[in-house]
Amino acid sequence: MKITIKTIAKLAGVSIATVSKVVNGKDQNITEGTRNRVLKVIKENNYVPNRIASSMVTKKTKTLGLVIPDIANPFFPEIARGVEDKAKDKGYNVILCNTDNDIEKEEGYIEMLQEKMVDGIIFTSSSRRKNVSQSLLKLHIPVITVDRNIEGLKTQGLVRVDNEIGAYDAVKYMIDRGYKKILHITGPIASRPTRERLKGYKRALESNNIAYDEKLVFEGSFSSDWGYECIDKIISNDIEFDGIFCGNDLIAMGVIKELKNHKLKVPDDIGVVGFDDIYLAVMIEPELTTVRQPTYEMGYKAAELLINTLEEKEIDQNDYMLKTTLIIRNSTK
Amino acid sequence: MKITIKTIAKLAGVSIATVSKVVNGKDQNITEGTRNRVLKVIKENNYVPNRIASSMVTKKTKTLGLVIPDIANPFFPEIARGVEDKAKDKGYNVILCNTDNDIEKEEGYIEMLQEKMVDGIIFTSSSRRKNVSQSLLKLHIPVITVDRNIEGLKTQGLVRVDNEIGAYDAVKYMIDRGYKKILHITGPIASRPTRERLKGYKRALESNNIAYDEKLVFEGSFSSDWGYECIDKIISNDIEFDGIFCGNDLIAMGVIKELKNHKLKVPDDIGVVGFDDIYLAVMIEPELTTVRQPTYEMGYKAAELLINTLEEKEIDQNDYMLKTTLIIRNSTK
DNA sequence: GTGAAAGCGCTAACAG
DNA sequence: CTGTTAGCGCTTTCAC
Repeated sequence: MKITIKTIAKLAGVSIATVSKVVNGKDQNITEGTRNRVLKVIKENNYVPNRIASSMVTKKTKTLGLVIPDIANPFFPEIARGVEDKAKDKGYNVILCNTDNDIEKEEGYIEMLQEKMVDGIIFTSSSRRKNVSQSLLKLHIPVITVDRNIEGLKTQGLVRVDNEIGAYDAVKYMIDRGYKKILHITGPIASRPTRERLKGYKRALESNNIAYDEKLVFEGSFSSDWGYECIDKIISNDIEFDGIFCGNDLIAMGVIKELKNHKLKVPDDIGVVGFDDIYLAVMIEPELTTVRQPTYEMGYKAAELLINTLEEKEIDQNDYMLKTTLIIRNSTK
Repeated sequence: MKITIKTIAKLAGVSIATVSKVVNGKDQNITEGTRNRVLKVIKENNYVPNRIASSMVTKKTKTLGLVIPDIANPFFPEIARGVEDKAKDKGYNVILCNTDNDIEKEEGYIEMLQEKMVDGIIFTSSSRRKNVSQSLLKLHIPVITVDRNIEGLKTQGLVRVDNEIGAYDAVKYMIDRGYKKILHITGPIASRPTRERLKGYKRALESNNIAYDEKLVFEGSFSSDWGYECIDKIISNDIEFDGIFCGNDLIAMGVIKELKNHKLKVPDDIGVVGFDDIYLAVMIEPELTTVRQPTYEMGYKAAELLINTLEEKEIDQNDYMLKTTLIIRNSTK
C-alpha cells in the first residue's frame, strides 16, 4: 500500500497538517517531541512526499525548462551544466529540450513545458527564428534567454556575450600579427551572434584602414563540414588570403584540417582564429587561437536570474553582457 | 483569472467531464458538434491543461529522470540526446541530473526524482559506486541502467556495449599491424567498463601468445590529463613500447599530444587506439583509430525499453549488449 | 501547539 | 451521448 501523509499522520498519532509542517520545516510551533515522533515514523516507513500534490496547491513545481538547439553540439553541454548546477543548488530540477533549431519543435516544447507547469524557462532560441510566435507571446511563464534574444519578446532577462567586441578583438589581433587579407567564414546569418561577429570583423578592418569586402565573407553553418567545404570553394576560386576568422571553433577545425590537406601551413601561411573555445580547441594541432565564451557562467547566471525572479528577490540587473576573452594559442603566429 | 477546465466547461456549456474527454482524445462518444464547440472555446481562451492535476489522478507524470555523471563529458551528450529523442517521440519529458560520480549527489537526485514522481529513471551510475545503497534498493520506480549496471540492483533493463570484445578487437588489430609491445592506459578500475576492456586486452594478448604483463597497464581516469601525465611517467621510467591501447578517446588524445611533445611519431613509432569514437576523434591529427560505441543508440534504446516497460508493452528482451565497431583511421599504421 | 476542513484541477467510474 | 461525483495527496487558513 502506498504511503502518504495520511499513513504517517495515523502512525504518529497526529494530524496530516502536523506532518506537513514538519516535512516542510515549518515546525517552529511544533514541540520537539512531536517532531521527532513524526520524523521517526517517516524514516521507518520510507515516506516520500508527493511533490506533485504539493505543486497542486502551491502552484510551484520547482522545475525549470531548458530549451536549446542540441545538447550534442559542444557549445551547449557547458551551458546546460551551468543551469543544472545552479538549479540543483536552489532545489530545482531541469527538463531538457532539444529543438534542432526547428521552430515547430520549439513550439511543441513550449506547450509541453506549460502543461507541466514549469516555474520558468531558459531559452536559446532557434537560429532560424525570425520573430516571436503567438505561442511565445501567450506564454505567461518567466523566460530568460541565453546567447540570443528573441526579437519582439519581452523576457525576464537575457544573458549573452559581447560578440561584436569578441570578434573585433580577434580580428584586430590578427591584423596586429601581420595578417593582411583576412576572410570571415560565418555561421548562419539569421543567427544574431553571427551578425554581431560580422559587425566586429568589419569594424576591426575599418578601424585599421582595411576596406571591408563582402566577397571575403562566406556564410554557412556552425559546423566543421562547412569549414571543409568553404576552404575547398575558396581555394578552387583562387581567392587570395592569409588569415581566416571563423564564426565558431567547429568551423575553424574544419578549416584547419582542410587547409592542411591543401598543404597550407597554419599559422605560417594562414592564420586561423575561432570563436567559443570549446574544450577540444586545445586538442587539435595547432592549438586553436580563439575567443572564449564563458558558457558555463552563462548557464549558471541564467538560472540564477530566473530563480531570483521566481523567488522575487531584488533584481538589480536582468541583462547580462558577459565578456569574451581572446585566447592566444598556436593557430596564429 | 486562471483558465481551467471549469472555465472551458462553462463557456462551452458542457460539463468538465466532456471537456476532459475531448482534451484527451477520448471523444469517441462525443458528437462532432460538441467537440468542435469545446475545441473552439479552448482555442479562444488559450486553455492549457494542467498536467500536474492529471498526474495526481492518473499517477503518471510522463516524465523520465536521466542520471549521468556529467553532461559536459563528451561521452554523455549523445546518450542524452538519444534518450530525449525517444522520450519526446512518446510524449515524455526528461529531467537531467549530473552526479559528478558523487554518490551523495546520486542519492540526492534519486530522492528528488521520486518526490517529483517521475515514471522511470535512466541511470548511468557513478564509476565510484561499489554497491547498491539503501535508497536504491527502496526505489520502486522502474530503472534502466546504461553503460554499466549496478551490482546487486535488480533493474528493469540494461543497455550496454560489449567492452571486452571491443577491446579485444582493438588490441588484436594492433598486434596484426605489427605492434609488439602494447601498453594499456585505463580509466578508473572501479568502473566496470574499464575492467571489461582490460579483460579484452589481456585476452587479445594471450590468444596471440604474448605474455600479459601487469606492469604495462596503467590505471588512471577517463581524461586527457591522465593521458599526458601517464606518457610522461612512462617515458621517464624508460618503459619500452610501440603501441598504446587507451581506455577512452580522451586519454588517447592526451597521449597523442604528449607523444608528439616527446617527438615520437604516431603511428610510425607508436600506434594509438582509443575507445568511444567521440566526434572529435576525427578532428585531431592523426585521426584516431578507435572503438566506436553507439552512444546515441544506447540512449535511444534505453528510453525505448523504459517506456515500453511503463506502458506494459511486450518486452522480448531487457538486456541489450550493443556492438562496438573498430574504426580504423590514422593513429595506427 | 495541533487539528479540521476546504480546495488545488483534473480523471474515471457510473448513472441517466 | 453527457453529466455527477468522488477522490488523487497535499497546503493552508482558522479554530480550538
